[in-house]
Amino acid sequence: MKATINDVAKQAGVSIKTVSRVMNNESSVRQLTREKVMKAVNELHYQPNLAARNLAGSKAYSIAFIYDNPNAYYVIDMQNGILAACKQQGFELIIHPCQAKSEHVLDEIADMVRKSRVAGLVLTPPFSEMPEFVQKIIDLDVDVVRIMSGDVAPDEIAPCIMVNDHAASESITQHLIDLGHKHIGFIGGESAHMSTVERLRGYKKALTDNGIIVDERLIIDGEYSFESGVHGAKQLMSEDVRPTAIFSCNDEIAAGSLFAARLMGISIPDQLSIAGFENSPFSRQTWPRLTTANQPNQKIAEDAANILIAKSRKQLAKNSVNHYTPRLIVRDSTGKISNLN
Amino acid sequence: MKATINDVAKQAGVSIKTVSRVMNNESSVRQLTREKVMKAVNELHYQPNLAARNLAGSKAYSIAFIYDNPNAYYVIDMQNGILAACKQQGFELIIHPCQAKSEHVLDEIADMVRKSRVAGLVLTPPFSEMPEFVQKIIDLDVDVVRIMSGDVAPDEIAPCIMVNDHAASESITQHLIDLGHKHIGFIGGESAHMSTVERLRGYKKALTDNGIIVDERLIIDGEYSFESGVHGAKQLMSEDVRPTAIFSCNDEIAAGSLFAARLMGISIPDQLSIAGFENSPFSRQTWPRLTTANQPNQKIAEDAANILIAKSRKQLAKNSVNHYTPRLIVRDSTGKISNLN
DNA sequence: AATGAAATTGACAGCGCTGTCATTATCAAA
DNA sequence: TTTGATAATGACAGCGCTGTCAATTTCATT
Repeated sequence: MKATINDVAKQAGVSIKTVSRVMNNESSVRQLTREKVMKAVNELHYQPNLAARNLAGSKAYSIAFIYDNPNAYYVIDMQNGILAACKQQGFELIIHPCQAKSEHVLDEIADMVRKSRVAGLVLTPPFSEMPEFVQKIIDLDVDVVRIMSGDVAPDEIAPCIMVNDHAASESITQHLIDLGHKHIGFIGGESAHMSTVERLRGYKKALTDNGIIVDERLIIDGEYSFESGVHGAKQLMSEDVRPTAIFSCNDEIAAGSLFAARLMGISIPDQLSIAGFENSPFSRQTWPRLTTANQPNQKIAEDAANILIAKSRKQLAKNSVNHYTPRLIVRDSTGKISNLN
Repeated sequence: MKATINDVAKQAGVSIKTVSRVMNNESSVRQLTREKVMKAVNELHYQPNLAARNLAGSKAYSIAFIYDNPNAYYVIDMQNGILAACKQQGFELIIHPCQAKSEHVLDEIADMVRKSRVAGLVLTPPFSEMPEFVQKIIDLDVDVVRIMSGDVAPDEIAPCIMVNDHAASESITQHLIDLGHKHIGFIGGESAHMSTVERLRGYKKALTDNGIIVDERLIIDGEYSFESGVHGAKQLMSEDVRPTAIFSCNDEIAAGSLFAARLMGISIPDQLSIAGFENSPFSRQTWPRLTTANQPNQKIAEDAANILIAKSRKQLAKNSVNHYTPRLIVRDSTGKISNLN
């Protein structure tokens, strides 16, 4: 049924080794031979067997995606990005959701690596931001790419993709300030995530640069969830100094803030501006639509996978560092400060 | 570095075949021997290599998930369900998003099956509902489970998981009727999806059973998207006979309907009741929260994977058929008909 | 204690491919 | 035309496991 390398070799009148060379795009195969082989490959619908390649070769053909993230849009975007890179290169994707808090995470990952040879792991926050954890993974003798928040890579132990949340957050806050807001609330995600720290930093920077004093009462610790947005907004709106704008650390929190505002009969954006972060599909599905910052997760993930693939082919000299800065997208949930307040 | 079956055999003082037997839970291994082997396995952190198993054995250890669905929540739920089954049984998940409309789908799937030995495919709509397509896949000599809409399996060519959209839709519509609504709009998803057809059927059944005449002007063709909900609701609310309630074919459409209602200054549920379908996370994240029907996607997917696993172990006599009926969840987007209308 | 059937174990080939190394073909330069 | 270097190809082992089948052990019966 399924054609093997032997069938192709026979049909093309060459040795299996030559077929192998063609399939792996190795040089030193004469053009004529290559064509003969490709003809047979096409006729037989030959597709090299991954298991056999994995077993026989020293190269790997899979990439693992490690995450602990309840955000479906994020996960799907990342998957699709990795998949795009994989498809081009004949790689396979192994998805590995896990609990950052579990004590077994490392064991689980180690088991996975023992079970399937893997070209490398795509590490997302919070894993990517735990230096000792990353080091332990590397000690497992696997390659790794870290996707993390920040403008400068923290160390050289692995290639990084840095997302400049600081700058993006600054531009969101600046946008709010430009609209006339002076009392701007901030609802954070998990403080263990660097993205929260960085976004808070950008928020403070913008305020300070504009001569606005940071009011700690307007800064709420939260987590990256809808519910957290609901609570955060309720809390902020019951402060003595009510903010006229809220910067929510991601779109889900923002949606929650929106929800809470509705409950309290506050109209958006007339009485309160709300901004999110991430540009996930549902920032377009709230009413009003959310002002946010676009984080190109799919591109980032594709990048990450390509780095791993290049590395496994020894085409990567040193640990590269790529940079992304989310861009402000103004929609309807933010507006000029009105005299209703 | 990584322990192989040889290392374990040596350490346990048995042959590799015996180790293999233990790892595969075969009978006819003495208890004492089994313990010796397991001791070595644990000491060496031995994990059988998947590639080698795939290559050597006649069994497969992967399940492929085939889908064409923009709904991130749906996909994640399904993945997690399959993954749960896989984890228990040492299987691996291969995700395969693809375009139902593309002419290459079948080739792509065929290539995937040639490349990785697979225990079977989990087919979701629309693939699962295309009989000729399913047959072609089966002709590829792969096992298949179909997850589809309906109360009776259409044929015997493969095991099915039937989701009774008809009954669920009927109970949603009945709920609306019980609240006093007589003009109930319906916004469908893609009409190529059986779920749309079945939900429409349930809707009509409930109306008819309650002596309400079906008004075709209140039935809008759409697709499973937020935008479609926006358009559909706008259209419905500009009819001569304005509906007092809208049954949207899924939560995204419902969210869109909600959005459109806001734009038009219609308050929910006072002036208009809106119901969704699926109970995706964001039915809880709109304002007001959506009345919907809970579709247990994760359970369904786990089921599907387990069927495939059982089948690949010849533990399944005939093609099984499982049934699920989504259950009504009443939240805040539906209410008694008011005299505002 | 001898017997035979059943339970338990092991030797060995081979899954489909790649890596290594040896062999052969090719071609410019002498 | 011969030579030598280089390009192109092939033979063969072996990756880590399972399937087959044969060898050995066990144990209830005689």
